Amino acid sequence: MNHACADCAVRESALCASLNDDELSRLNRIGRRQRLAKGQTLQFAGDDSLVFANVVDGVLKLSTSTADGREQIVGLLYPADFLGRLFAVRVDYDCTALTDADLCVFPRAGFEAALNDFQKLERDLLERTMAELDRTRQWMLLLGRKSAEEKVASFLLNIAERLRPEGCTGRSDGPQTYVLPLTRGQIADVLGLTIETVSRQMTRLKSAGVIALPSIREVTLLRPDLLEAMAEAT
Amino acid sequence: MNHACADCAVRESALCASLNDDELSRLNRIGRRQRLAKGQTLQFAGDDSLVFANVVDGVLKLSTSTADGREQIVGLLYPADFLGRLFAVRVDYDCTALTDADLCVFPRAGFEAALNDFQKLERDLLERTMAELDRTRQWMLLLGRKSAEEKVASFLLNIAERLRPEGCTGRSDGPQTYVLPLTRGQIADVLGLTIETVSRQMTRLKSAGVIALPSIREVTLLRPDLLEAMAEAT
DNA sequence: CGTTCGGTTGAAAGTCTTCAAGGAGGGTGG
DNA sequence: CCACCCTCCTTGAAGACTTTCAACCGAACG
Repeated sequence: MNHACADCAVRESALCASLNDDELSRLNRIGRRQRLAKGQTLQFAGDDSLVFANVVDGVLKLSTSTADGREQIVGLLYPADFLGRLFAVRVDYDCTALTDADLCVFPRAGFEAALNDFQKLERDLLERTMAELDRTRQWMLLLGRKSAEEKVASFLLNIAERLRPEGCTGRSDGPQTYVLPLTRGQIADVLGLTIETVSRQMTRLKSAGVIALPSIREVTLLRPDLLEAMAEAT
Repeated sequence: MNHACADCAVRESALCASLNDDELSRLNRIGRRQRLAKGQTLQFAGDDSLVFANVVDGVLKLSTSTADGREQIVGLLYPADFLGRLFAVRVDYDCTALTDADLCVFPRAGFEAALNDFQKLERDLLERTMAELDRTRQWMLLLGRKSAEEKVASFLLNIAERLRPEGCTGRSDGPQTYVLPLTRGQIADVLGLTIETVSRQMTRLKSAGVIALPSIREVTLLRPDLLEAMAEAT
């Protein structure tokens, strides 16, 4: 089922932003909206690579795991992000919705054809992939070299940045409150920690007055300056 | 100074493999060979993004570090790999030669022009970038979830894979010996460990008869099967 | 021949994990 | 409508693994 791109929430920011209206209408003919429920898995590691999509709304995770079940989240997809593994027969990681989500999905053949026809599309995809590679490498510094405190502080700042401005409440000159799309366990899987360590660090930050936790899924950044200092990034 | 692509060691495997002879000769006009000495840094994090190159010979590292000096290696570049950050004004990480290295360097303007003119080049670059993203994400599982033993075992298998078949000696049906392009400290920076832990794990593997260490820079995989089991990957 | 750099090894310390128990919130069914 | 259950979160105590600190070794190099 098609959908009017004109009132798409990510018309200006997703991959399709590189296309003009004519080109877009052709792409639109092959795209279809898909709604995912929270927790639903779109693809499993080892599946044939058939899914190519823009995230319209919601947050998804990309994850891999060891044979004995340890999991690592290796990517988070927010609205306007692109999902799909070209040039590979199979995908290497699971993709699961962390919240209810809307996707604009393209079949592989059609997407590849569009990529061939619209050089701007390919250029934009290359640009996004390189940006994602940069983000991923920055994340490696966190995984390999940061302490639990630094990891949690970094994570909170990072998620705030990605969720802003829609995903938060509070006056722009005051503390902002965010609804976390991840459980403590999922945060642990992002940071390479255990759920208990994440919980303890959050409690410490709260006790220190750096953050507030209005509810289990919400976090208020009371002192982002202190958080920055604790994150100790580059 | 130009160079004959015809006898380039990576003519068939680097980015330029996507070009025919005519196209290649045009690219060749703007490329120039650069030799790097071991330890030499090609670019620092924060530099303007001006370097675009194919690795012809040698091994380079990409690394970032925290303000207080902890370092994490976030990428290793082997012959035929591409180096360069398009679509960004500055680069986010250092690039340093781990061994003496040969590069085929292109100026930014010329490389971008070639990218515009030769769609195959852009396609190949997209393909390589996506493959690199996959490798990087797999590496995140190691950093976030694996034990020191698993990390070292994984690293040895990984480097053997990348160095084969040129970088090793030994009969193809027997144990193969590799010259490590990294010091213990650099291996530690790849794996998110300390130099002491790497050293201890290597000693343990040697004691267990899984590897041999003919010299400080060489490693022989006596029991790759055991190494695989210890790496415990996906 | 001394210095330096990289590597190894030991002992102590620290951080994070593991194991365990309890609590809060939300949905379901009696 | 309330009890129950399930999931997710928190907290404590003990333990394990990796790091830190320190000393020593060996090869390369001036």
